[in-house]
Amino acid sequence: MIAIIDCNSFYCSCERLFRPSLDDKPVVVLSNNDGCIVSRTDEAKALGVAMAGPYFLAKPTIEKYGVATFSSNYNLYGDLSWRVMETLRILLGEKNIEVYSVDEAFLDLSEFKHTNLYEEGLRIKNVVETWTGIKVSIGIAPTKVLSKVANRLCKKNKEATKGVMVLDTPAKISEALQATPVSDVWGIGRQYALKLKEMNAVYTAYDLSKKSAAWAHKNLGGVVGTRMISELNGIPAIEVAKEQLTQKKRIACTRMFGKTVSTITEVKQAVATYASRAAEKLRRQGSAATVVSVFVLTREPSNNGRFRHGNTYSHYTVLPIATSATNELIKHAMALVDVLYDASKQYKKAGVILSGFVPDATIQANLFVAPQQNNQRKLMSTMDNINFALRNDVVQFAATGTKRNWKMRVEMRSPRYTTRWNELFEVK
DNA sequence: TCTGGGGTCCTAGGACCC
DNA sequence: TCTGGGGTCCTAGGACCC
Repeated sequence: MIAIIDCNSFYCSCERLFRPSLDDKPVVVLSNNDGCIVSRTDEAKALGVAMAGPYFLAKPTIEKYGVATFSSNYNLYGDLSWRVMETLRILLGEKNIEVYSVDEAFLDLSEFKHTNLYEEGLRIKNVVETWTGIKVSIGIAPTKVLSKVANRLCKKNKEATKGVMVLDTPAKISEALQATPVSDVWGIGRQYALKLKEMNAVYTAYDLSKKSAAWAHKNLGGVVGTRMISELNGIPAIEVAKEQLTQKKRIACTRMFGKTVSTITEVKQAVATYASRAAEKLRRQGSAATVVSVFVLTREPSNNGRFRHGNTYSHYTVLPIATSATNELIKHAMALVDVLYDASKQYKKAGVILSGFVPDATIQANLFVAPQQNNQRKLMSTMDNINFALRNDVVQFAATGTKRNWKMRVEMRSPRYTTRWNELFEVK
C-alpha cells in the first residue's frame, strides 16, 4: 500500500505557526510579485476567495473580511518543509519516502502489511503535527493515483475521517471513485478534463476507470493514459521513487518584473541576476551546463478585458565547453538578450534556463581549458561560501545592477523566523 | 493598473546511420 | 540498378504536477 501525506494549506499553516491568533481566521498567501493567491485556508475558501486567482480581484473580499494576507516567504516554507520530511524519514526510514513537492510525500507502506493502516496513518499524522506544528492529511491506497483520491476525500471531510482515509477494498475504492469528479483525478488537467467532457460519458473517476487501456492510450497521452487506467483499477503503474532525484535535468530562474520595463539595460540586469541565481543552483548540485537559454515575455496592448499572456521570445546557445562559472553564463545570456531585445516592446518577465548538464568534475579534468578557468572555479566557490554565510548576496557581479527597478514586489512578507538570526521570533 | 515559478515526462517528426 | 527497414539521437511542443 502507498500513502500520500499532504500538508493542509501549507504556506498558510507556516504563517499561522508564528501567529497562533490566526488559527481559526482566514489566511491567504500570495505568489511572487503579489500576483496570485497560491495558498488559502478553509476559512478563506468559505468567504469565496478563489485559489490561484489574481490577488487584485480577491482584494475587495479580503479587505472586507480582514483576511490576513502574506507575500510568499520561501525561506520559511522551505525550512518547515524540511522539518516535516525529516520527521517522516525518522518514522518510516529514508528509503520508504519519496518527497514529491514542498508539501507532499509518498510513503511506501509495504512494511506495514499486518498492521491496521488507519491507526498507523493516525499515528504518523499525530507525530508530524506534534513535532512540527503543521497539520497534515493522509490518503492510503494500493496505488499513487488512488492514494491521491483518498487524500482529497479525507480533506473534504476532516471531521469524519480525522484526516486519514484508507481505500483497501474494491467497495471502498469504487465508492471513492464515484465521489470524485474526473477533473480532480491526479494527472487529468484542464485540457483532458475538457476533452473528456466533450466526449461525454466520462464524468467521474469511476467512469474513467471503466475505460480500456487502448482507449486511454489513444485519448490521454499514450502510455501516460494506460498507466492512469491501471492505477485507477488498483494496479500500480507509477512506482514510489526509491532514490531521491537530487540532480536536476534543468535549472531555471524566471521572474515577473515588479513593473514593465523597456530599456535593454534593465532587461540585461534582470537576466544577469537570474543567470547568477541559476548558476548557484547549478554549482550546488555539482553540475556544469552546455545549454543556456533566455526568454522574455512582452506586454501586449489592450486585451479587451480578458486576461492574456504576452508573447514569449526565446533563444538559446550551445556552449563549446560546459561551464558552471557565473561570469561565463552571464556573458552568453547577455548575448542572447542582444538577439531578443526589441526597443519597440515592453517587457513583463524574463528567465534563464540552464540544461545539458555534465558533472562539474569533468571540467576540472579538461586539459584543454586555459588555467584561468581553474581560478574561476575558486572564485565561484569563494563567492558561494560568502553568500551562503552572510545570506544576503553581498558579493555580486556588476552586471546584475545596483538600482533594480525591475525587482519584484514582496510587500507583505513575514519575517524569515527560522533561517535568519536577525528575524528570529521574539518572546517578551 | 494589477494574473507565479520551477519542474517532469511523453510524443511526433526530422536527421542520420547501417 | 535496386532506394527498405530498423535503430538512435535530437528538438519542439504539449500535457501534467504543485
